[in-house]
Amino acid sequence: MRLSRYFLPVLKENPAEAQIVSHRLMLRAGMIKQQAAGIYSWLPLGYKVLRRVETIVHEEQQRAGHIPLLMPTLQPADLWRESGRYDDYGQEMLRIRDRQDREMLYGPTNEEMITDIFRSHVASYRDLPLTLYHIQWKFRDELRPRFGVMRGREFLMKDGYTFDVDREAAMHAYNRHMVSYLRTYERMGLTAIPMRAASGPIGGDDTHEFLVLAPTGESEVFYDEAVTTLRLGNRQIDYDDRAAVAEICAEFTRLYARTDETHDPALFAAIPETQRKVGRGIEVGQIFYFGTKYSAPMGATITNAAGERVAVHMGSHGIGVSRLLGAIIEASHDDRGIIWPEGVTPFHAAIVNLKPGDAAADAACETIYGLLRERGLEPLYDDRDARAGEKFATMDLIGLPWRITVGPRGLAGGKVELTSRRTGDSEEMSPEAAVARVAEIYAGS
RNA sequence: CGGGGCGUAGCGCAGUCUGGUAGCGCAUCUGCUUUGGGAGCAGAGGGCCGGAGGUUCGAAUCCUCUCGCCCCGACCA
Repeated sequence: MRLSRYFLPVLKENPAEAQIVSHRLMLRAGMIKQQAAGIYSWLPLGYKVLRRVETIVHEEQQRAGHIPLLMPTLQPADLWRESGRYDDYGQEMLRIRDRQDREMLYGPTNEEMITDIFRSHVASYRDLPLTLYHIQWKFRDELRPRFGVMRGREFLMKDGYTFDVDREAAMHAYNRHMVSYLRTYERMGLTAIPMRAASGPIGGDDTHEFLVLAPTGESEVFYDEAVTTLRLGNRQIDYDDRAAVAEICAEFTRLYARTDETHDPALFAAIPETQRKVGRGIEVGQIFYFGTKYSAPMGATITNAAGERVAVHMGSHGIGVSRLLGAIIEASHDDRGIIWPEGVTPFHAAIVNLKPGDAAADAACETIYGLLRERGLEPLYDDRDARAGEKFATMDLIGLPWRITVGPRGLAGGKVELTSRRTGDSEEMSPEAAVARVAEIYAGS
């Protein structure tokens, strides 16, 4: 993409309404525009990152064997009367009447609807296990939306629903989600720690939240520092191997890590003092096993191997997709702007032409631009007639991890400059070498 | 929902107390100069001061109502 033809409305000054850094940076980098309290338009740059995050979530869900579908945003109230949640959910649920005066709602979640789909089409244990998920916009009419997309009213969420014949099978589904989530967050450059959580209004017997450590997090967290060093890396995972999946979960939940809701001071005190940490975290996902909470009242039953009709065991598992953008920025920025992890960056590299109009600079930029695209990478080429300082400041703000700087001075010696946004380190090399280096960096991700 | 605050040009703000018909910086446009970290000079355009009603000769300014947004708390993915 050539910046001269893109739509990137960056702001030089901080918008007055944004308090926390991710909100400020998303507004300043031209990623979002607020349309009402807690409701945002996603401008091209923000939309691009949102799609990258969404794609990673899709890929990891399907890698774990989960099946995508798409349910509507608007739901009939009657479905929610069956589970009893129409009255329980309270003012957070946005209730709407259509022109026929039918009661509808903008879905805050989809347990009822997925249970309805399941009971309509599945009757036998032979069709289990089954995990269906979708990535869809939700609405929760928060009393006080804040922190930009981290606590909006409208938000994009991946929610997955597991159907199993018994508790043991359902726990495997739970574990499978935990591992797939760990992998999802790692690909986004995040360290998200699973913490035992309280169940909340969705209900559940067993539940973990995934928290990204950040000083601006909404929850207070208590953890053993060693938990922050755990990584899945690129190990092979067989998602059908119950024992192997359970072992990975054990590895990641063995160490103490809890939110203030479930914190146990006695257990915490048993951790060596130097490793005992108290901090704050942003919740970016949650997994629940809730058994027959919805299947029993809604009649989602199957016939088991013994010929008995039993309510199916369910779980629901969510990732806050739009919220993740805020969390990633909270975890990865500096005073000049965002620093995108390679896995989610909107463009793979910046090309900064320091002197548009200079034949050599223009030609070198075009060459680099073409070569990167041939390698399947998306560069953002700043071909504007602007000063160097402004170009650098813009690229720093929008946070592309790699920048190739092209100017007559370097080109006199046949060199361009490759700069890491994260470290600030620069190296001079030929245009071809810079392209090869960038391609190599992304080859793994 | 309790408490606090703010709506004036695209953005950030002053002006409101003490009424007299709107200003600054950035951005935008034009010209010249400049050109490796958000340039300089000169000029130009852009606002029924969130909305409605009221008081007044006269309202951004005072009064009433209303809408929107932000912050702290409670609540929440």
